[in-house]
Amino acid sequence: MGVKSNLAEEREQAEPPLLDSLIGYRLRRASNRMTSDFLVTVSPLALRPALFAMLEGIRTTPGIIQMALGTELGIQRANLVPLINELTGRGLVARRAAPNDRRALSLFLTAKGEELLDRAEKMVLEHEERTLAKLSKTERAKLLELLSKVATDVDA
Amino acid sequence: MGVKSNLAEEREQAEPPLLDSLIGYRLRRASNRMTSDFLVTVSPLALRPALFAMLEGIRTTPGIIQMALGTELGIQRANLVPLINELTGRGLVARRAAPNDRRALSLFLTAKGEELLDRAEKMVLEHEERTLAKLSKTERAKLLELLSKVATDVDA
DNA sequence: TATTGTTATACTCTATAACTATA
DNA sequence: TATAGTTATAGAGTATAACAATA
Repeated sequence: MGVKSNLAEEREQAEPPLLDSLIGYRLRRASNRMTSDFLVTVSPLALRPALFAMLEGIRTTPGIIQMALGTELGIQRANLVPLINELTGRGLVARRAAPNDRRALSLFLTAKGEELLDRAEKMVLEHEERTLAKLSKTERAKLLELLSKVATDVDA
Repeated sequence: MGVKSNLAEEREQAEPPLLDSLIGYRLRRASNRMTSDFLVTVSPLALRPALFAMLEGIRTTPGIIQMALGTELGIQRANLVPLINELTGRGLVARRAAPNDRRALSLFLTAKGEELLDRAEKMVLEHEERTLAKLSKTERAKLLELLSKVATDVDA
């Protein structure tokens, strides 16, 4: 209970900004920064993050139906439609009727889509390398692991 | 070079999805999930992430001018204007002419703004607790540390 | 009844250019 | 000439409701 100097009082009053301790906030800032760099990096191919993710999802599971792709990527099926239209319109993706369910549409990469995605992947890996230069391999693995624990319910 | 079983071949072909190893992608998914939960949690106060961050920024530095607040939060000054209008229109923030620069406007929380922010902070902390339940204290601290290394240039 | 794809619509945040008034 | 605030506008992603065709 001693007398305090002005400096000590100031130090007591100035609590550390709450924002800096909020993971949600820091997550948003980091994500925005990477998205911004992604857009610039991949702009020569006219691919945005959502389009790139969709191409990757189709490559991983050729013939996947729209509904399943949406679930996999966390994109509502209503929002998926115009994106797929964009990809088919550019000749990167083909829609075919699903064999067992006449409601569903299967998605495939065209040869052109495969080629573009190959080029995109190289750009994206460079983009990650550049934006994550401050992180070691171990730190990157740790970050991926921690991020996967954030998205709890559907993701895993 | 031995003969391979079909299973082994399949295992070789099925590479792990590239998306799962991309920090940018995982960051976006995790951020979206937390933003979504934030919106639901704080909706009783009609605060969105950007508005909450601005109130926090003003609380941390009372009298901060708009330009500085934008830089601090990574929000372009053009986008800041309608957000501040919203806050002043609701009586949460007051704009006053800055003493030394007649171009600049200083920002302060009103009593109503202080009260609302107090309530918002409690909600946000509960929101973080709920969405990050899978992470230990140590893991949360590590995640914050790693995230701060992603936003390189301006942030630090 | 439930599900798949679709359309329409609104909201949140971000980005750029150009203008004004001050500095 | 540079900066602070402002206006206008566009883009990217997300959310909800409702409908037709099919299961």
